[in-house]
Amino acid sequence: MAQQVDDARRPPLSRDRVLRAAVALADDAGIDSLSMRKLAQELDVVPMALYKHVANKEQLLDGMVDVIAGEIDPPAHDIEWKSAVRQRILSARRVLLRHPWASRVIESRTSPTPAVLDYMNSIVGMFRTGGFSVDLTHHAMHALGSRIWGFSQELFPASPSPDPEMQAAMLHQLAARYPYIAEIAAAVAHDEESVVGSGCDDQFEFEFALELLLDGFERLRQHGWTSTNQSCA
Amino acid sequence: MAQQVDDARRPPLSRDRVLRAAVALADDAGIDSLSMRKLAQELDVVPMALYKHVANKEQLLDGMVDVIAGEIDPPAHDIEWKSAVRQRILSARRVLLRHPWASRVIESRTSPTPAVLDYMNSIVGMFRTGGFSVDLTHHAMHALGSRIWGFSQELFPASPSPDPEMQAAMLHQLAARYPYIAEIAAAVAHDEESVVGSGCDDQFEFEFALELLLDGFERLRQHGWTSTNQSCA
DNA sequence: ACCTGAACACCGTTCAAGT
DNA sequence: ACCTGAACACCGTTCAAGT
Repeated sequence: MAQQVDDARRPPLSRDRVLRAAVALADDAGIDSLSMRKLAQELDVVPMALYKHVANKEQLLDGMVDVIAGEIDPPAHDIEWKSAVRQRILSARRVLLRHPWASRVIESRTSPTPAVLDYMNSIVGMFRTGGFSVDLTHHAMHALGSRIWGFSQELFPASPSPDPEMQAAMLHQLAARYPYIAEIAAAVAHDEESVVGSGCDDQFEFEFALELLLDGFERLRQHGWTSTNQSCA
Repeated sequence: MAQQVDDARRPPLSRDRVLRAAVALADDAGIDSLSMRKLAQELDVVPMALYKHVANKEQLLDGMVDVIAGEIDPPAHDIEWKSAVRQRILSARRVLLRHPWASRVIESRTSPTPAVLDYMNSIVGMFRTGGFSVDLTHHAMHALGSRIWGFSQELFPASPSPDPEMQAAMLHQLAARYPYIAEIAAAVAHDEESVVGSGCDDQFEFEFALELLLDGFERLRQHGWTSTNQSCA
């Protein structure tokens, strides 16, 4: 009966409302806090009510990825393939930076949803109209992998550097066992003194690898590369 | 008292035995079936007994990655950097194919463990002794990303193709909305008719991208590339 | 001092009972 | 026919009671 009062003043539940609430919850509280029960609570609804609009949690996550994919800028026309691909992927990256949980969820999907296919189809199209063979396009897409979505697997993200003293001490200890890693860590630490603000580096690394791959694709295209002259067994 | 009889005929629990049992359980039953409770049961022990050797589940997973990292072939000496890196990474890939759960677990780690650092240190060392600057080595490692561990993010793994009829029907439906994707799917389906067995393709894609990146690194090294001439803000 | 059973605070999802 | 509360079968981990 109190339920009826609530019903009156809240919009009826719909798949779209469920998905948007899920995205908002993941944005605010993190993906680990996204449970069917908490989402239901957020929507002022009994948990089982969600199952009317979403078959199970997996399908909820599928839907969330679809929402995210819809936020990527539409493809640009009348520019050469490399700019078009780069622009689109960097747009995807901006979307993912707004939704930090999305990369992990995308990774865990097992089958693509419509908006995902739309996005991938448009990128494949850019290669094809740019003069790439079906074959080379196929391998290029695989080589890009998750980079298509604007993220690369950042393994063991840079430790949040504590005070400089601590940092120097750790570096010294590191150098004893892992001299080569320490060498890089030292160079990075030095760079950070001159460059203000973080987050810039990740972007640089992303674009570095992206450009390396795009340049590689272009070179193969120019040389008329095909996979048929490669052995496979 | 029955407990004492068990104690007599089973080796005492140790961190190493816990980790090996966890790896075996993940290999056999999948990572989703690996719970502290099931692992304890497998070891014929009460769940809380595990917490003597491992602080929590995260540390258990860290330890499992360490075990895996130890299975990678030791680095080769006296060969040029590219062969050395390629050989080591392809060895890591063979390890990961033996432990299909490992890539997902590696991705989820937030801080590296000793065996992980050893492995990364040795690869960094290969670049450095191969004539790469600290700077370029750093960016190359980032560009490789999870490829260092022998896997690439395979988004939406190839659907297990049902009977050929079904396949043709799906392809036709796909072509209507996603023509470019359908074009690739058709080419791949055609290839699979001639090439027997699957799994070969994934290996090909992996090596294709790896070689593209290694070639790209070499080119930058030869041209004396540095990041200082790049803008970053 | 050590070990461990019961308990806590959660999950996703099923299902039967209520309207 | 629809909706939903209680229940089921799990989690990882805490903690106090027992030896």
